[in-house]
Amino acid sequence: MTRKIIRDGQTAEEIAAALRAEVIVGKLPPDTVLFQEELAERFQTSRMPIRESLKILEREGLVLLPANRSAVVAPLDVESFVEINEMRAVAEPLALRHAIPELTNRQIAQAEAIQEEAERSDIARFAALNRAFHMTLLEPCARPRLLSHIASLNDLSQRYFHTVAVELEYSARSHDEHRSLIAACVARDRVAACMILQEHIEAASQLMEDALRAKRAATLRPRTGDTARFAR
Amino acid sequence: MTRKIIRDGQTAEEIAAALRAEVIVGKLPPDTVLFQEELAERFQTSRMPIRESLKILEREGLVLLPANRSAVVAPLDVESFVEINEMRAVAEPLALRHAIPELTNRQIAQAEAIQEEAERSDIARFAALNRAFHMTLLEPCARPRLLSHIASLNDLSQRYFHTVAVELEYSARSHDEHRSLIAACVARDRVAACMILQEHIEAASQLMEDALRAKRAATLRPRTGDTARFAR
DNA sequence: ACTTGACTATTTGTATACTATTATAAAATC
DNA sequence: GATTTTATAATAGTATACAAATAGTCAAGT
Repeated sequence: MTRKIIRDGQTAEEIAAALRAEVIVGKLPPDTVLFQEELAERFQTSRMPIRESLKILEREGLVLLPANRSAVVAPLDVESFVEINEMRAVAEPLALRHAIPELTNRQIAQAEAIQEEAERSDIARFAALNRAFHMTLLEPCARPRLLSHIASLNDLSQRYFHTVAVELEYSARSHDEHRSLIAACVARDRVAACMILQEHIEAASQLMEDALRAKRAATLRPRTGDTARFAR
Repeated sequence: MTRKIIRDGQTAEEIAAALRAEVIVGKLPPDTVLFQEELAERFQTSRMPIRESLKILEREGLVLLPANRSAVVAPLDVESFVEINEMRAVAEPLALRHAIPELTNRQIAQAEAIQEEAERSDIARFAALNRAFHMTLLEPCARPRLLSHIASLNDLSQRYFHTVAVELEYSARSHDEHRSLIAACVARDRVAACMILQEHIEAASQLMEDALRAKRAATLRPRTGDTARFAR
């Protein structure tokens, strides 16, 4: 039976989504080289849709696309993490400010449900649920550009969760802050909610930043320059 | 003489830059349909680089790219303008906060020179110089993602200048605010500078918003529904 | 007369073939 | 033996050809 060309709507957007997910959860670690031909075979398509999807991911900051060279998964450096979360810390409160008056009880309940599930999940699921929690509360702001910007930043931020095990302090504190954020939303208290959200992002960012620096210090010390190379 | 294929590095990025400039200054007005083949002929290339450049512009919000249909220049609606400037009003102060300690006297002088030129320019040049002024003061913050985000927002915002003649009130006020911003930079006063910048963006936004609404009201009233169609 | 359906033309999306560029390795020269 | 040059292989970039999808038009039926 000659295989009918299925062409299952494997548009570039879908390929980008698949790759995005893998980069976010660390299945494709930083500095992984992505050959167009390799990906084309994997997704059963030609290199053209692959090129477009790589362009999309480049624009989002998930891969680097040097001219005439293979794409590589973007590195996870501390400076980027700080920058990304500084941007979240101003963008998300802006969205929340406009979202709160539009928030329905239904939507708050949904955020609460997500939060409850997050509290009984492991770190891998927690990262995704954390993102969902934030987006649920912000969506009613009805600002498509702002929302897609925030979603993009959350994707970038999420990558770092999977590199450092910070469950201990991180998630416990995060849970508390999410709960007070929900309370402020229930009360429809804009200024309180925005402040909580901003401080939540800044606090989480600080904790993660410390963990990243500690990890980098730890992986740099143990062996001296030469032998450290073999780690990779 | 058979024309040697020049292939003058007409990379997609360059085509995107050319189209971007035309969209920003209104040479390509909203709702203009962009046929890939037409553009390919104009830029003496194939449709492939064109496709990529359109993707870039779509991501920036300058064109819409509906599936299986021709690209169109993005509309200029008031809601988008408001959203874009809300985002600028939080992103630019963030950049400025980090830029101020790094600002050299040289860079401040450059911003001042740009401002002086802007004050003796017409509206068309003013828009571009306005953008340059902002970017000059923000660049030293050394945050590539944030800067490219802001640059993108400024491009989007700039489009609206060319649709409404608001020179009168707008530019006079803008000049005053730019000058006090420079003064705050000279004094290296972070909080004052950030506040001035934020209020400057918000005030400019409000003025433009009013002008846009007034214009829309004016172009909608004169004739009733049916005959108004012919205007377009 | 208006709606519905098929057919055609136009345009986007994808694949394959071809070109140019870059990196690697081998060879030659200093 | 080290360094520079050159050749070759691998990979990205581009063009052309082909397939799929959409919109517009004309005809037929109600």
